Amino acid sequence: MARASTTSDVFNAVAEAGRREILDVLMTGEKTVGAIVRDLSMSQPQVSKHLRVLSEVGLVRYRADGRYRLYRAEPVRLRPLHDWLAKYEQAWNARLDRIDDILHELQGQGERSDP
Amino acid sequence: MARASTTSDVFNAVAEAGRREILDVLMTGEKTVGAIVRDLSMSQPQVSKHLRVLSEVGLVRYRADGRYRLYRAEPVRLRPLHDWLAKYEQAWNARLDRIDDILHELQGQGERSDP
DNA sequence: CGATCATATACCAATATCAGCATATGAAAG
DNA sequence: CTTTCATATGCTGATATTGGTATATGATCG
Repeated sequence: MARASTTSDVFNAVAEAGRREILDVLMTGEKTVGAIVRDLSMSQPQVSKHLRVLSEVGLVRYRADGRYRLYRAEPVRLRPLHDWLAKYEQAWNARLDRIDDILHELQGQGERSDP
Repeated sequence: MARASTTSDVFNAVAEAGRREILDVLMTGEKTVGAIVRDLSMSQPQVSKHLRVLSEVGLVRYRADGRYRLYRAEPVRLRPLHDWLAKYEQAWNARLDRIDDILHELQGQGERSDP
């Protein structure tokens, strides 16, 4: 037997650098397939195929707009990865770092509003 | 070309369920190869090969003890994954969830949640 | 309708991966 | 030194994956 199918497995879907790049690009908002092709340096079929894989594990969705397809990332679907990772974060230095992060976030919230 | 080599890439190393299970087992402490074989239901060569992959990306280390090899996890090497993921956590509901987590950790240290 | 643009899919060749089995290495015990 | 235990490695067959090229689908425009 070979490796478990990339489909239906977020871990495998994200294991490919190209697909991670696509997700990164989509974090700036909805993008056309052509826009992704231009942003990264990948062929159009390549991008379409990667989008298919990402779509099958729910990491991206699209809405049709005329002959365009606007893809967007669905970051919440990364949760399985996050959850698995959480066990290990705790093992290295999770507690201190997270409290530190939260403190920054809490006290940074009030400063946000004034320009 | 096929997929980028599993070696030298933490994302790919962790994409395999079997290797994740091995890491999970190793989180309980140092383990012998044979102990891992017994804990999971994998053949000894399989375990050895997975350990090799994990070792090549630094996710495990071992020390020799007689004819045994005691492997241990090196969770800090998961950091690239964590860092990449951090961008997305922020995008979904990081703020609320993490504050919630911290609150539970801070005030509920001896308690448990009632269903 | 026919032409054109945006995207998806089919097919291909090269290669990597996985699991299983057999075997090699290496240490320790008799 | 020979056997035995623990682990690693080599080889193989089946399959999956990737990127490329060509083509199909589908919508818009003239």
